Amino acid sequence: MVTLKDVAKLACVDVSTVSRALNNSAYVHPETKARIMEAVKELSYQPNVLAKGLREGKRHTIGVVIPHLHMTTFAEITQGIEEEATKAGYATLICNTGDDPAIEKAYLNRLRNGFVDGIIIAGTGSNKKLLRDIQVSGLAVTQIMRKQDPEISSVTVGYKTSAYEATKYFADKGCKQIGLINGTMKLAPYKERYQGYQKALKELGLTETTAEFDNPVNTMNYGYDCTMELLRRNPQLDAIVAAVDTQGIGALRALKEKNIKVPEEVRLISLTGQAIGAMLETSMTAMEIPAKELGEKAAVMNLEDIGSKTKKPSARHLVYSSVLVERESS
Amino acid sequence: MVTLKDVAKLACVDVSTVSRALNNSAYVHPETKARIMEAVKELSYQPNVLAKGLREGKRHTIGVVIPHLHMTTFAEITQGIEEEATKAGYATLICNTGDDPAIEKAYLNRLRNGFVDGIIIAGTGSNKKLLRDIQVSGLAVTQIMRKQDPEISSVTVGYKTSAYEATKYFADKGCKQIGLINGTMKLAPYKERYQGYQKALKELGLTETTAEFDNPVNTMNYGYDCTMELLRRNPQLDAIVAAVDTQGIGALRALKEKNIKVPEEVRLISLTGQAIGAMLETSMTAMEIPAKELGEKAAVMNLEDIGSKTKKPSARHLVYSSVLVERESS
DNA sequence: CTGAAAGCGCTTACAG
DNA sequence: CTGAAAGCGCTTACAG
Repeated sequence: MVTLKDVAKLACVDVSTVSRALNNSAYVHPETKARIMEAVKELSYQPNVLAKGLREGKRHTIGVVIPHLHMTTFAEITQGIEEEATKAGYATLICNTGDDPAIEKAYLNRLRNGFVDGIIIAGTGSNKKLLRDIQVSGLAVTQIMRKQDPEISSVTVGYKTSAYEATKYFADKGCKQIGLINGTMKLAPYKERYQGYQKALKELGLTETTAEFDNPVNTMNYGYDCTMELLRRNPQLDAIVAAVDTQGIGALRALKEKNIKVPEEVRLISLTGQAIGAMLETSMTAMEIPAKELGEKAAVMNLEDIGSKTKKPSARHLVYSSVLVERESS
Repeated sequence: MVTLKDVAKLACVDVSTVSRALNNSAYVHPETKARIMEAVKELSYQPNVLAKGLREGKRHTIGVVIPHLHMTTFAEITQGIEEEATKAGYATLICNTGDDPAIEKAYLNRLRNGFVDGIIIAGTGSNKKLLRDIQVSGLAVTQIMRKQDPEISSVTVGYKTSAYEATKYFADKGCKQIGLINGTMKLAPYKERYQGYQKALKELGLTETTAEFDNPVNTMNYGYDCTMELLRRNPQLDAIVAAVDTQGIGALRALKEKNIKVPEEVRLISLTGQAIGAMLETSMTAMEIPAKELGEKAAVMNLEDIGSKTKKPSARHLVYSSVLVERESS
């Protein structure tokens, strides 16, 4: 491995001068600098990020703690985070928790030790104290998609509004029996969606039909099972609001197996629309969210906090709104 | 930040003794050890991975270089990698290249500098020399899904066989005009699939209909566009072999828009089946691959190479076979 | 403008 | 069984 020392030797200067030249941290005589740069090129020297990190107390790495990567909006969010992080010279460390508090705890404990400078998390909500400790200890923490703790900055979507609007939208179409496929109320987004749904129903004078099982919530099978449950609870069902796209895909499958026509007999909307909605056989109406942008913004906020001097920057909360995109399913 | 020094002071021993106790690297008197452990607990000390890494010349991190995370098999593969890596105490660094050789190059250059101990890559094939250099320099390199370089270990799928079998399968069903949605031949998997398809057609005495555009290849839109192209080139088409699931989803959409019944008029199969196939409205027949397991195996191989003394371990190539799962689309 | 020294937090021969 | 010292590769006051 080529080190600063090798470069210094070849350029006949001290390592400190090489360091200064490379970091532009102080004036170095142009001729000296040129000689150093030549040596760097000749040896194809690359600074050791570890040593640099140790010395500077920085890792140039952001940890991303999410429930699940495959077939969820988190894959797209993660790409957004990675893009921004890379721009700033930061690497992205991935941690899939499967929404298991114990796994999440283990990851957080690992991350806090000099593994990363900041953490972006879509958490289970079961490690609030640990997360606050981490923030207090000086790491930048940003919540994404799930605002479980108001004391910690977040980038989320207006879930309540989106569920409210979706329900109203169906009522406008004449639906009277509107069902909701939701997730565990322990997670803020699901709770808020439920509130929006309920608020709309109340205003409309309609009664609720909901289905919600245990984790994992972000899956097609979950949507399938919940749809079957909704139909059992309310055979008159004429509309389904699904929290996420994957649930919606499962719902379409379940409805097809039951020989129920979409949208003629049952209308369907997803509250977390992504690209796939447009490409389904029955394309899916959705409240679309800019997932990648959410990731980018979260990264930017996190990087800001990493850069700031104050130990615990005041929490900022960014809420995106979703946009109705009508397709065949409604 | 709590350091070894703090623990040593509290336990009234030297830092070296604390280090030995914590790493079980030498005998430490049980009483001393107990005292140390108590101090560790009291201060909730956590070793600094950076310093440890610098000293040991290890990062305990694996870099994962893939084209795209969202809606591809790589999300699942990445989860498999992460799981195995975590078991071994390794973290996982994500790099999305978008199959752009320049971005890939930039990432590889960053990774080689002490950023990681090993790299698992689904590469573009355009940075072969760099990748070999990296391997020679002592990093463990493992190819996943795409075996672009026979000198570097790989975990892949028998793409040729899978395309061959899929084509034969359709012929057995009486299809005569079997089309292929493929990707760029620069990528090994697409090339091999084409070879398998051709071989089968030759044996069957059938003629080919293929569609293939430029990148990005792993998308639904790509499948949609290719299907339209196939239908234009061959209106008699009675079967479509799609390289990956997302292409298949796009194909189903295109066929629906053209009012072509699946499987009555055109049959469809995906060569890289994952969970979503079962949940589509017209569930998709596929040659299923154990994506997560591929990721796990690649991680295990990479970790083995990281652990081995030899600088450049001899290349091993693991080839998974895919399994036909019949569903409604065929 | 540049060198010499100290130090980031750890591990590992080397003594004893 | 344990301490003291050296060193991983870097950066940054401190002199001059």
